[in-house]
Amino acid sequence: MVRYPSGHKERTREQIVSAAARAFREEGVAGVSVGELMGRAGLTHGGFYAHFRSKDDLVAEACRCAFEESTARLREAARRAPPEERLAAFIGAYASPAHRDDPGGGCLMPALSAELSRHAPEVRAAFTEVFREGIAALERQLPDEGTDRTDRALALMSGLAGAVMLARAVDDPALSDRILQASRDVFTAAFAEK
Amino acid sequence: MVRYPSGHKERTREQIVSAAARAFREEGVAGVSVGELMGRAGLTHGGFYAHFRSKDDLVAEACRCAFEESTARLREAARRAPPEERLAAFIGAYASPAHRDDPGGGCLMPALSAELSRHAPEVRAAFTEVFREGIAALERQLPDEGTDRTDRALALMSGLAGAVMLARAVDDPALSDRILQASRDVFTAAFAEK
DNA sequence: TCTGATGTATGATGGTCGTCATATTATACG
DNA sequence: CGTATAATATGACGACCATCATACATCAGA
Repeated sequence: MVRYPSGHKERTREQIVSAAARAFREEGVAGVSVGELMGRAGLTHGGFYAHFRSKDDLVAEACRCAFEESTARLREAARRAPPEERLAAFIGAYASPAHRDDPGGGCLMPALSAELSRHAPEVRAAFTEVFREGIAALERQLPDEGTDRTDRALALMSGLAGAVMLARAVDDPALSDRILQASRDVFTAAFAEK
Repeated sequence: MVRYPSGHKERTREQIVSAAARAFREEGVAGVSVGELMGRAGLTHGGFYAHFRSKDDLVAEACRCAFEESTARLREAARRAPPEERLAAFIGAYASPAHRDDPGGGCLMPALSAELSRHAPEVRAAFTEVFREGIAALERQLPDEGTDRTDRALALMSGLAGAVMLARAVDDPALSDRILQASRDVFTAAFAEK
């Protein structure tokens, strides 16, 4: 029955999703066409609809993929630090020039969430899903304290995503660096030193 | 020399900019065509290039307009509070459901900065200009304290912009409200109570 | 009222987009 | 080696886009 090596199509699909996850974060969803996407995956535009029902269908899938990829990277950075300093290491890696300069491999929130808020329900549902997952993971790193941990995770995530987004938007490298440095300092002091 | 009532063209131009400032924040720059923009201002698409050199030219202008409009609104909210509570009032108005639900009349940072980071230098320069202005205004509201005031303003701005952006992106109204509430609480405690 | 300049509309151009119907290749089995 | 089928490519459709050349309408001054 299986004329092609089993999983050929599945692997191709994953390549498209992976290419899309990077391209969307780099150029925005509206900034990348289906044809360009298929080209990045080494294919032509026509076969796209054998893999996805629509572009939005791919966007939802790419959200999940982008989250997994970037989370793995940030988790790795945190793991290299001793347990007491893991949260500070995460903050340092997130609000870093390296993260700012690599939107294609970074967190999807500063890159795409503004655009995703105007997308189809299906896409927003996928984003919400990975957002919850990210908050839950961040929560586990926060120290026990008086105020609610979920609340602190939500505020910290907002601060970090905003910092990277604004650091990417401004034109002046010195100002951009300062946004990141100020956010690292202030949020580390506020959330990681208790 | 002046055959039309003086300032006719100028007033039309301002109407286009004002309509664009709102439309861009609502639908994204890529989400609104020149034709639709002119329609919103009560004109047809053709005359556009008598007013602007390009769409990007309008985007830069719309950034400035959006900043002025939204700043005036937020400043008004802060002014209604006694001097000691003005910063808390600003934070409360910024990270509010009302602001989240009115992107067209709100701050351009959560709505557009991610997209603007991928735009022409001219546009990013305009954004950087108004960003600096906003930081300077916020700085003046911050209490004197040990750590640098500019740093605190940059971090607070990041946190607020990120909170509104994420609150707009998630699908679940309860989660969205909680992002805002958590950010209000945490950032007010961290920045306004010293 | 006529005129000439000024502001706006009409219409077209070349390009790109998402989507789909159909043709073509590449593979595994008989 | 031939054949049926799975995976991809070709090509086209209608819609929309930014931009521009040109035609029209409007109004101040004579």
